[in-house]
Amino acid sequence: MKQVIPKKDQAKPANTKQLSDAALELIAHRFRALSEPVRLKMLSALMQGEKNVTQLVEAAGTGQANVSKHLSVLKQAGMIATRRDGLATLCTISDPAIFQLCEIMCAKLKAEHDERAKHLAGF
Amino acid sequence: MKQVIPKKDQAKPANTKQLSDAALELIAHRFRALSEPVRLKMLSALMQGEKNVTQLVEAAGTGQANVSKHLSVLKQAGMIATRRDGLATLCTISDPAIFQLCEIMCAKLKAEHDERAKHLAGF
DNA sequence: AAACTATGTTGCTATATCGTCATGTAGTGA
DNA sequence: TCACTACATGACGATATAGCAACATAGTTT
Repeated sequence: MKQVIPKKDQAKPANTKQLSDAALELIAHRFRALSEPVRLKMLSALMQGEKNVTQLVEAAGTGQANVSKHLSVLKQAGMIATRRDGLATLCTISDPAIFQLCEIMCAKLKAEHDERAKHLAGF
Repeated sequence: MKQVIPKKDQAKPANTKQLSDAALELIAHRFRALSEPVRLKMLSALMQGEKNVTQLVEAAGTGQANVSKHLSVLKQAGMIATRRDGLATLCTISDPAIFQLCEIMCAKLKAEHDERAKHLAGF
C-alpha cells in the first residue's frame, strides 16, 4: 500500500503547493477518518454538543465496542476530544474545521444530486 | 459494514442538519476518495492543470494500472472529469470544492504540526 | 468489598481495497 | 492490416478495517 519512490526534487511553481509524501499521508489519514458513515453520524450527533459514549452509541446505531473504536480513530485524527466525568466519557468536536469540511461536502452533494432529493431527506 | 437499522424518524432541531443514512453514505464515499495518498498526489498534480494519464502515472509514482483504477474512483466521486483526445485521456478537476477541502485540511495540519514542520516540506 | 454501570480492549470473521501482473481495447501511423 | 502507443480491465495476493462477542477495566453505589 505504501511504497517509497525515489523522489526527484521538483521545482516548485509559484502558486502551486507541492506537498511532500509525508504531508499527503497525513492529509489522507484525516480524510479517511471522515470516510465512514458511522463516524460521520457520530460527528453529526456531536455537532449538537457534548455527548457521552452511550449517547453516541444510540446515535450511531451500532455496537458500543464499535463506537469505541471509531472514537479512537476520530480522536487520533484530532477531530474530537474526550474528558472523563465520573463513569462517563464526554466527547466534543475539537476542531471547528470539521464543520467547514462537512458543509462543503454537503453543498457539493446537494448541488450534484438535487434531482435525487428524495434520497437525501433532511437536507 | 453496512447495516440497515430501523430508523426512527427524529425531530429536526432548528439549526441542526440531520442527514439521512443515504446522505451520510454518500458523504463518506466522497471523503473516502480523498483518503489515499496516491489519489491526493494525482489531484495535486491536476491542480496545475489538465494532464493525461501518463503524466499522472509519473506524478503518482505507482503503476499505470493502479493510477487508472484510482482515476475511476475519483471520477465516480465526481472530483475529476476526463475527455479523450486521440490516444490520450485528459483529466481535469471537475469540482473546485476540492481546492477548498484540501486547503482546509492543510491549514488544519499546518496548525497542528507546526512544530514538526521539518516533515512537512513544501507547505 | 460486592454489585453495578460505562467504556476500553482483544480475538475473530467477513469484506474492502491497494498494488501488481497479465491481458484487453481503442486510436494512430506505416 | 500490422505494429505501436495510451489506457482500461480482470485476476490475484496482501493488508486494512468494520462489526460482533467476550472479556477487562475504571468509577460508582450500597
